[in-house]
Amino acid sequence: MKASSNDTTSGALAHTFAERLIAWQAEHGRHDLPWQNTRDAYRIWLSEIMLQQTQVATVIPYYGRFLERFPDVAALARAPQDDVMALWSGLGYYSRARNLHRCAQVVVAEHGGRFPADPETLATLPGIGRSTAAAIAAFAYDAHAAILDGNVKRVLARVFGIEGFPGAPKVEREMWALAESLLPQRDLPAYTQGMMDLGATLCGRGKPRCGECPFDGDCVAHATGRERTLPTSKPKKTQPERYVDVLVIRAGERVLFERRPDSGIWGGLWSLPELTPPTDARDPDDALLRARLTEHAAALGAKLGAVQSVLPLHGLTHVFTHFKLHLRPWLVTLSLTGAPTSANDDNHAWLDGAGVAAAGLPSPIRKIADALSLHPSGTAQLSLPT
DNA sequence: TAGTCGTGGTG
DNA sequence: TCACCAAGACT
Repeated sequence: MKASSNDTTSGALAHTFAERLIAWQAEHGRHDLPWQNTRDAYRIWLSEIMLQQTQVATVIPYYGRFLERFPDVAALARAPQDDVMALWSGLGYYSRARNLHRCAQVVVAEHGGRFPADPETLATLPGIGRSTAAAIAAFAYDAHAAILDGNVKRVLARVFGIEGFPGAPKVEREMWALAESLLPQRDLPAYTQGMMDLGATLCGRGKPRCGECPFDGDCVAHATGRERTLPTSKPKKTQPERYVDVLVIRAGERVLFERRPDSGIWGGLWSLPELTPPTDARDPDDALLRARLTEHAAALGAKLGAVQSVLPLHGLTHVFTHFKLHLRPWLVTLSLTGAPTSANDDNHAWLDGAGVAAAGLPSPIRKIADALSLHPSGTAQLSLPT
């Protein structure tokens, strides 16, 4: 499959592509990231999962904390899911953490604690797709397998002048075929790292530094002035907005948290109780809304006391990839009739400041919790404006 | 196949 | 301020 309108140029370039990329990587690529300079498939796997749709600078501190707590696949496999989720808290895409945990258990139970060496078997494991499997196999075992992540798609689209949104199945198939045709026979780790490095540094989304690029003279995008328009961007749609009322039910120094179901947004994380079904009322003084809030809070806090007051707190908006979420928190104060307790069922927990710090919370919920200034002991203060 | 799933950086 | 998107996988 020819990618360029100029077959002669494309063919000559394809012939030397890998060799030039490997030479460039040795001289100008990255060699000191925390997950480099190891052949330990566990460490490589962990980094590849964390790096899915996540930038290097974001991953680095999480990676260090994770390895310290779970130094090998057996330690991860026997850990409680809550511990894994807590260490992943803030990193996003939480199904990655659940799949990571499951994958560790499968590797221990069905592969003797050792990650398989061939990409086809790796890709059957939870959370490992075709590209991640190739990366693990190449870095840990020198496998002859192609990756196709955002970096590679950008480099291929520009260098070979490939038109069309790379997320479209037709374009993606074309890119997989091209990526595999370009593979060298040796130096797979350096080649694979080179594709990532080139896409992440010189050939970044914003301002590509074409003057320093090893393919400067052959790049279709550069030759035709299309560095800025390739790869073709995703067709855009108007994103829906959702409004959610959440309850900050407070008993002394503790606040009630609720575990979210495994599937759906923030799956498996601890969050604040939501008013369900969502209301259409936008007016904080809406009588029916107030009544529903009070009723919901009373049911959840019944063992501790009666609802004393319900006050609106400062709302916040969180933007996801596919919708915009408006969070409206309500502070519910209980007049204590029962003894203060941390007694939990599986899906509810009364947490103080220390409990909140240790729990796996989504970022916007953590913002709300932090603004409450809860303390393990002593006087609780409210700093979140109304 | 098209939606779903987080958070933070960047121009 | 806002659109765009990053070492993608799953359903």
